[in-house]
Amino acid sequence: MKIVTWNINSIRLRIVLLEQLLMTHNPDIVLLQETKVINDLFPADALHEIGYRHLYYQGQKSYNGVAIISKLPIDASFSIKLYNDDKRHVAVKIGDLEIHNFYIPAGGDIPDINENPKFRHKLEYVQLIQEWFKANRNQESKIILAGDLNIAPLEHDVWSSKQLSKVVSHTGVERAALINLQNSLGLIDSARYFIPAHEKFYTWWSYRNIDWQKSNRGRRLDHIWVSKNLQSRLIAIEAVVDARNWQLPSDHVPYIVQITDETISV
DNA sequence: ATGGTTGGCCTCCAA
Repeated sequence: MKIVTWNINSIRLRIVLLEQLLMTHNPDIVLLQETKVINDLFPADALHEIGYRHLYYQGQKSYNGVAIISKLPIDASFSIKLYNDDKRHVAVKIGDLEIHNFYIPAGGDIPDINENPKFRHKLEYVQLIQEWFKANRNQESKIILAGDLNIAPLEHDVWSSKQLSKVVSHTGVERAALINLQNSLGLIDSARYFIPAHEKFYTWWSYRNIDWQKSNRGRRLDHIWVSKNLQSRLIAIEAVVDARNWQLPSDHVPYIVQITDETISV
């Protein structure tokens, strides 16, 4: 079973790229962020036509918006409201899995909660995620927590940890908050389960580079975490880096994790 | 140290 997360940065503008991703990689479940469209205008028909019949999405005008697109039946769905009314979370139950799709606030430019309310929002949002899981889920839950978490937690999740130490997405307080969230909920970082900590690994390259490939100033902002009881089911991961070269690309690339189906797990 | 680009929309905000 393949699960992919992708910050698509407007689903209406990039519906053809989404179809291309689905055709070429054939994921079972797709988690999208920044759909930037209200539910009434979500391109559900186009997805139905290519075999993704089970959809759950929460959108808003212009900003945010998250969606889950599935070939497999969705048994239940819900959205958690944290901090404000932004559409930043959807979750579904599919088979024995509970899959959470988050779009954590980017946090603005100034890494100071007193000067920058967006940075405060970001850090509080991470804290509220932690509190929700602590209150509502336990070690037996089979959880996948994924999405655009907007934080690159480890040294080699960015092109230069030193040069980005005061840049929002890689500040010490954000890195600590994200690592604490992951550890306190007992979740495995699928990417670093397969890729050693000393190897660079990115899922995002800014639009503000003339040649993203040449400068290669990437960050790993997109994550798929799985609960410990799913660790033995991890098969492989992949960042679809060539998506950054597609026509009219998102600044994020799709990140895929492959796990065994429950029926063939040991 | 600075500025660079993109998407959605109401002339600028968020990323």
